[in-house]
Parts: sequence; structure tokens; C-alpha cells
Amino acid sequence: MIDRQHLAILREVSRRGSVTAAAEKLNVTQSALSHTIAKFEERHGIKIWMKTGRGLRLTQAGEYLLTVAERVLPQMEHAQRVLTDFALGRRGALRVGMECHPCQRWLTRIATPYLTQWPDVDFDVRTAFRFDGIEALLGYEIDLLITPDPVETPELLFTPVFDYELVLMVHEAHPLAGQVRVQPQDLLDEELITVPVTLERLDIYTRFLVPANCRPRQHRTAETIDLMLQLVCAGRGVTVLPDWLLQEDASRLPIRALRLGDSGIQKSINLGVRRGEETTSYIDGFLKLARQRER
Amino acid sequence: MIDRQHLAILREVSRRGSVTAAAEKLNVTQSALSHTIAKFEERHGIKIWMKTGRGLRLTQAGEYLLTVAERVLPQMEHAQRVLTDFALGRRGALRVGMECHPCQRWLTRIATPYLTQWPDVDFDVRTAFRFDGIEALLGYEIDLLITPDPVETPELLFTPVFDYELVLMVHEAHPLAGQVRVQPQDLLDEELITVPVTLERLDIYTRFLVPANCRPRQHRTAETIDLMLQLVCAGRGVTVLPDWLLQEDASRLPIRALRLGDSGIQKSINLGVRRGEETTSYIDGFLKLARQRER
DNA sequence: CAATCATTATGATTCTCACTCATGAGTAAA
DNA sequence: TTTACTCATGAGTGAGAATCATAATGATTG
Repeated sequence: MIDRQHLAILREVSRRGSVTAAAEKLNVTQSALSHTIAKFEERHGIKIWMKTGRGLRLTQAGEYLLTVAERVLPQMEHAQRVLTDFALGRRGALRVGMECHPCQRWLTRIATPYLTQWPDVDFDVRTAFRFDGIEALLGYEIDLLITPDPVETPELLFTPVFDYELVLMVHEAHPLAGQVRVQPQDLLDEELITVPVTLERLDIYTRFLVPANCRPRQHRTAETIDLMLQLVCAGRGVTVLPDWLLQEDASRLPIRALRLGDSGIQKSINLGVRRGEETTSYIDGFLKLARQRER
Repeated sequence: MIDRQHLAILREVSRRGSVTAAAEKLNVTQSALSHTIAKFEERHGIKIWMKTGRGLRLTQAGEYLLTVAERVLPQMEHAQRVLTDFALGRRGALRVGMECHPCQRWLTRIATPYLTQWPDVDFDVRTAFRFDGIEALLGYEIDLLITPDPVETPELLFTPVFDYELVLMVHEAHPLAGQVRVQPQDLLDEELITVPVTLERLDIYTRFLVPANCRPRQHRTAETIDLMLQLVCAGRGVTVLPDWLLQEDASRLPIRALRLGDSGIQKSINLGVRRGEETTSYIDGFLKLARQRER
């Protein structure tokens, strides 16, 4: 079998012009190289080089093998460097899973500096998983999960990055607009707009409506946050979103934010990683950036 | 260092889905593979795979290394096959040296079937050497020499392929045209055209003129046989060429061929190879073809 | 033309490291 | 549970790779 070693010897001998010099470079004795090639020749029934005078001359087979070496060795050496990058955590693929639809813009603000800081890291964002984000993280579909619903397990580690409150968004002309807070009963006659996930994953149900055994008059879904806000602006329903959305681009929209219940629904966005990987430098780098710009 | 072996293991494990199966295919124990990769991981400070359930999952580094394996291993395997071709003599480079200018056309007739018969052999023809053809053969500049002047040595082996006679070519209107043979003195007043080589390598000198201590009135050279014939046709001089040239394309030219001296200059074309290489199959193949079509 | 130098080849010896064996530990299937 | 199958791991062994010493051979030099 042709081995990396044989190719390396051949290339080095060709470069330095002698077995002795090549041996020195490769940190073995001249004898070792001589033996190695002699054995190779014997195994393959072919001459690689011949002694001519005090030097060597490559045979045709040797010349050929040299071209192979010149082509293949650089590939392996590059792989070697990439592997070192992996070892130092400089390189990898950070597949980010998003379970928090409104966080898209926040993520964008993190991603920009991250990409320049870790140029060799593949960065990928996914929002659709086979099951939920936790499963995706456990199943190595993703490497980092952005979620408002952390589930501490022995395998996963979550770190909160910022807190927020879920509020009811209504049009400023809406009957409820004058209130500071709403109760579950207030929604009985409303059309509720949410992102398209199962009801068990909607806090407005699990922590607000269901405990009070209330349901909205109607429930519809919208794909994007923008669409949801537009629908609310058009008076086509009410929705539940993080409070900070109004403090940003939506601040000039004709929308009012109302607290849900007496104390509001308090949440926090968490970043989840597999336990043990939080020290991987390019993952740690992301966590650090996320903690810096909390919102 | 990344070694062929590591890549092979990774690829086989990926193909068969388990270390155990891969080990069987690679003719080692499962333990060996496990140890090998463990050592590799330790050396590089990196995980290649992780145990999950009863199977394995490649890490990112492992996935990367797998792509390297899929790319590099086929190259080495191809090199392996080529090397086998070399060993079996199916492949090589046949660098043919020509010391016989008029043989060009003869060589072409050999080359055509040869190229189809030995598709993997590089075929190259050289006519210019640093010194002479023998030196080129000894110095591995060429692998086969076509020459009318063989020099038997312990290192070289010559086989004659066909005999011919060197004749004087004159225009049919030339004063000598009526004779059957010419003597050295007949050339004293002629312009002699030869190929551009040293006089010692021209039989017309060494075997005809010099022994009789004669010289032509003038001596000029021409690069190609065609040009030499054209010059003779134009009555611009006489030349010395193999007799069979007239039996071919030159047969309808206004040229007469005269014997040189009483018994003529008899020659034969020889193929020379380095002793020991005559059994190399692609060289032997050429010799066989050459002997078949003698002219 | 010796004498010296510089190169590769080769035989004998040493020793490393890759492999095997035996077994443990974890997981999935029965 | 039990069984079956997987990979991991520690200890021991042997093949083969490296070394050392030296021969052989060709170049260089005074």
C-alpha cells in the first residue's frame, strides 16, 4: 500500500536532492529511508530510484509517484491545518436553532460581529426542526438553541441572555386599548393571532387562558412577526409578543401593549448548548457576544 | 500526522456504519481501530467520533476528515493501480531516440499500431541529444535508440531490424547518372549534401572518401530528407541516402541511385535498449512490432 | 593517481508501537 | 429481565521500523 510516508520521502528526496538530506529533514536516519523505499520496491515489484554515481535517479515509476506526492501531500497537509483549527476551536459549524420567532432581529445583531470574529466558522440558522428545538439540540441537528422555554437536563446547559415580558398587542382604537392590563375573560370575544405552533407551546394558552379555562373567539396564525403586527394595525385581531418589540421599530405603530393578568407573563430568552460544548471556543464566543448585547 | 490508515478507517466506518464491521473489512480487530482512532484523537487533541447508544456519531472534525478521505483515498488508490501497471510493464514512457534521419517514415508506420496496442505508454520521439544517441541511451535520456551505428557494450543491447545499402543519389541528367557505381574520385568535383552531423558520423566519409583520401568539391548540409532530395532534383548537388528511399515516394523523381564503390556500403538499422530492459513488456512490444514490419 | 570525501546499500540489533486478547460498560432488543 | 450487540480499555506480544556500523561506489582533490 502507498502510504503518506512513502510520498513524503519521495518528495523530500526530490526537493533536497539526496536521501541523506531528506532523512535529516524528516528526522530519521538515511538508513531508515533507504530501507523503507527498498521494502516498498520489493512489495510492489518495482524500482523507485537507482543509484547513479553518488546520487540517485528516479525511475519512471518514481517520477510518477513524485507527481502523486506533489498533488496529494498538500491536500493532507491542508487537512492537518484544518484539524488543528478544529482542535483550537477556531473552526467549526455553529448551527443555531431558533424557537423564538421575534428574536430574528436580535440574532441578526449578534451574527454580524460574530461572523467577522470567527471567519472560519460556518454559521447556519434553522427554524424548522423535526420535533422541537430541544430534540434538535440533543440529536445534533443544531449546536445552539435560542429558546424562551429552556428544559434543564443533564445533557443540556442553558444560559439566560435577557428577560422580557409577554404583552398583549392591540390596536390603539381597540376597546381594550384604554386598560393597563387584561384578564383572560377579556379575550373571550377576540381573534387571537399567534405563530403557527401547537397550543402547548404558546404561553398565552398554557399560562393565561387555560388556567382560567378561557378561549378566544377565534385563533389564527401568521408566519412572521411583521405580518402579525400588520394584522393588529389593521384591527384584524390581537396578538401576544415580547414587550420590547414596541420599543423598537414598532414604537410608532398605532398599537398599545397591555399586561397579561396582574403580574404579567415574565419570560427570558435562553441559549442552550450541549453540556461540555460550552467551552468550545467558537461556541463560547457566541455566548459571550450574546451576553454583551443583551437586547 | 494524518495517515492513509486513519482516512481509510474513517471511510470504512462511515460506509459500514460500525467499527466492528469496518474492522472486519480492513482485516483487523475492532479493538485495533478503536485504539488507532483514540490515539489519533489524543495526538490532535480532538474528538473524531462519539459513542451514542450502541453506535457512533462523527463529530464535526470527523465529518470533515471523512470528506478528506473521500477525496484523497481514491487518488491514492488510482496511484496504486498505476504503479501496478508500471510493475507489470503495461505502463511507462517509451522515449525513442532517432539517429537515422530517413527512418522517420518507417517509425511512423510502427508508431501507429504501437500507440493503439499500448494506450497507457507515453510515446515520445527525440532526434536531438546532448551528445550522441548511445550517450543518451546510457544517460537515460531515451529508452530506445534507432541507429544505423550500433555500439555493443555490456550495458546495451542492439537488435537489427532491416538491412539496406547507402547509395549515391544524383539527378538523372547528371554526368555520373549513366554509371552503375561510383568511385571516391568521382566525387572530387561534386557538391555533397548531407544531414548536419559531424563528418565522423557520416559513412560516406568514414567508409568511402577518407580511406581513399578524397574530398568533395563542396559540402553543404540540409535539415530534412525531403529538402535533400529536392536539392538533388534541382541539380544542386549529390547526396547519400538509403537505397529504399527511391523505392518509395521518391520512385518517380528524376533521380538515379549509384552504388558506392565496388561492393557498396551495406548498413542495417538497429534498435538499442539498455540491457535488462528488453524484457519490459512495453519495450518488448515495440521491438516485436519493429521486427514484424521490417521496412 | 592515491587519498579523501560524500553518497547510498545492507546486515545485525534494538526497540517502538500497532495489534490482539480479554474484559468492561453501555444500550437496544427480545 | 435477560440477551445480544456495540464500543472502550488495559495488558501483553510480536512484527516491523529505526538505528548503528560498515561496505561499496563514485566524485573530488592535492
